[in-house]
Amino acid sequence: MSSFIDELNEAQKAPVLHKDGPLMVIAGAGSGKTRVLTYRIAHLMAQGVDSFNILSLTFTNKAAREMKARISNIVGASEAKNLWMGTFHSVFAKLLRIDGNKLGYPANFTIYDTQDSQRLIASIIKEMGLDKDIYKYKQIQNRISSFKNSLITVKAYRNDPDLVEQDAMAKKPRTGDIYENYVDRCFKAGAMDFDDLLLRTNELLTRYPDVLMKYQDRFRYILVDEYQDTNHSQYLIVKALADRFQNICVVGDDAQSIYSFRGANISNILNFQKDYDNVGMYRLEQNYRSTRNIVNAANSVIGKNQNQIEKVVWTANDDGAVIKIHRSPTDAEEGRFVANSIWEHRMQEQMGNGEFAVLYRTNSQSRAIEDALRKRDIPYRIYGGLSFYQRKEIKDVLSYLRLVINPKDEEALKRVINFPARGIGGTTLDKLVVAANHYNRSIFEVMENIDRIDLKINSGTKRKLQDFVTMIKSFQVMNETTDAFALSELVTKKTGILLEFKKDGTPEGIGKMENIEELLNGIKDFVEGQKEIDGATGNIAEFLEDVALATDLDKDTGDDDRVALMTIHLAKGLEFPYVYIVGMEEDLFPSGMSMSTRSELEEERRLFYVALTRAEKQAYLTYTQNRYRWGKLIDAEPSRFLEEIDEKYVENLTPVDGGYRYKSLINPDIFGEVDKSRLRQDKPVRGTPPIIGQPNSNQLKKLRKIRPQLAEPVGNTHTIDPNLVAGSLVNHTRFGRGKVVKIEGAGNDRKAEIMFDKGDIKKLLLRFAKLEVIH
DNA sequence: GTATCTGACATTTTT
DNA sequence: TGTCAGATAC
Repeated sequence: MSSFIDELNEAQKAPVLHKDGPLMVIAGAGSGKTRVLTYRIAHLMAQGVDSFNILSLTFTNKAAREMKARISNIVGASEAKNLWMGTFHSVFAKLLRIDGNKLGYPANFTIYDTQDSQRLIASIIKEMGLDKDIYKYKQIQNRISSFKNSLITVKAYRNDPDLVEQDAMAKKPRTGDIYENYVDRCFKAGAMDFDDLLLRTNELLTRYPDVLMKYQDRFRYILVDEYQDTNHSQYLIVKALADRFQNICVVGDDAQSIYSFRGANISNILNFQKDYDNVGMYRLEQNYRSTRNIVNAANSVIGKNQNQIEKVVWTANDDGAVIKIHRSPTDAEEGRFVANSIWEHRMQEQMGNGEFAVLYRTNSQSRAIEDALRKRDIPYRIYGGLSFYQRKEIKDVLSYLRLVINPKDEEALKRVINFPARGIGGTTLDKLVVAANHYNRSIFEVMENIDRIDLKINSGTKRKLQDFVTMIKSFQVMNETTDAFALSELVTKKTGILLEFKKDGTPEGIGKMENIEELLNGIKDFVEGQKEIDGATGNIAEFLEDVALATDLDKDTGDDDRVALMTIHLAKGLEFPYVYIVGMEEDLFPSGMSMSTRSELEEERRLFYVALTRAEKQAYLTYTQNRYRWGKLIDAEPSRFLEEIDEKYVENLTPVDGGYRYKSLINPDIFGEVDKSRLRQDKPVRGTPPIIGQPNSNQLKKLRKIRPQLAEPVGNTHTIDPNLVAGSLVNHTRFGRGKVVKIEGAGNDRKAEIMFDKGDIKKLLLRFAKLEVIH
């Protein structure tokens, strides 16, 4: 029974065995916190706690599924059946489907994604006759979202002179009105946005003490993962639910707090001890994931932050390889370096594609990497970005399905009422929206009663509207008796969507048709999967909920062996033997949007810390001299973070004298693959790539200022001293004196492994290394 | 009401 | 560079 406990080290055991009362686990990167959470739940159950009384909030639904599977293995599937596990959003969406009716929401409420919210806000701004150049819908959506995450309702907003003043100063005095309209319209559409799932839960628990009691009594043990990334709304929910029994276990790492932009409040974790009495404090500091070089390098970086809980992450693992830094002329070449390097590791070490990850700061960087991997025939998978479910054709199909479940869903209706074209244009829709607002009803209800309202719509159009209503209603009838797959198949045929793309005939049209087929396949898989879950029916409502809240990571458990491409944010909690962190450049990482204050910069640094600590065996950091951004080739400067790593733990594959700051004067592309056609040009022409390997005019200017003697380009290579052999004593301009351990490679690839007197062992390419043999 | 064109905007990260 | 909403023409 207790055998699984023995798999833990002493530090891990303590929080697992801590039974009642509040506890906090500060868990350094790679210290096995998922294990602790999993075993703690298993242990609670082994001690007789009913799984029905345990709530576990995780960062992704995938993590929840995996933990549940592990727990099932330990204590038995039937025992673990009643565990409530998932992300905040999915758990409380489920709760709101049960009790949201008290707030006036139907059980089948729609979940609006960000795009739906933005579209609705855009149309509200238009309806209100406001200037769209001042009231930018994305900005407004962002602001409303942050209000909601701080539990600032419309009323609270209006009562807060500071907030009102802020918007007035920003020349957006009508922000409050937009907010009010937005909330109103969502409610009328029977829809909640992502933030509502938390806000309404708070509202429910505050306004209905009996509901609060019910869930307090049910969730006697609460566990929260990634507590450092909870926002105020989430914090209050947890606090309310845990208030009665105080059996709350939070796990987190302040050094990995990277979501402040969506309201995450690092003080939640810093203040936990103030919020509860007799808090059990535990620290997990031993890293099991990464080599010592990686752990130490990451420590040296995070040490630059001022705000942090004191802890020492250490490892008993081997030193491993040093972190490698590589510079490329452009982002395309950066991609090529990554692809080549993956290819080489794969060959030399018999690694699978799944052991590699490429991490970047912004989604737009994935393109160059993709291109390079594709050329090398390396299979990859992109996570995040424009997800499958956000593609136009997919959202259109989903919108029909959403309408079947909730015909009041305004955004879904607006998307598909005239797609495929059926003669219901903008003018008609405008009239319907006006009428809906006037009668305080949904658009669909107005359409149902179109005969009884005088809207100055001609009879032909009325007929079309009624046909549409009839069609949706027929789907609803079907839905009573069929599963999600059968219904979806019917919908794609009857609405003419499939036909629309088929007759289109263009490659894009065919692609879209294939995507819809993929969606149908996905739905089929989903239905099969649901059949194995107790109480699930596999109907379309379940599918839509799954889709609305699924992370990209949640989808199909990476069955095949592919290189993973994702943002660093998405990579949190994951690990890979080989990690490439690309785009290590100022303005990109750290992001140009987050360099103005120290706290912003510290968050970027934590992000870098997260990125580095994903690597188990080897990390590569790459940067470029020029990068395509906004369709233009721009100068790039190496990221300050490169210099923040203690140089003991790095090796520069493309060394430059004097650090990373100054651009190379020699051809940096030691891995070959130079685009020769570009080398021919004499000087950079506007709009064309600069000469590879030589500083462009801006860089030259900079160099002249700083180091005049380097202003003129020098030759690519220099002759290698024939006396340089294994055993020679050498002097290096930067690293000082050392002894050659061995020589390897031939020609341009000839390298020397040198043990320097300072204690470092470095491998240097002889054609670049400025070495002097000491006789 | 529909099809095509044009100019603005975008790239910080996500449930 | 690519997408999208709004304007214009049919």
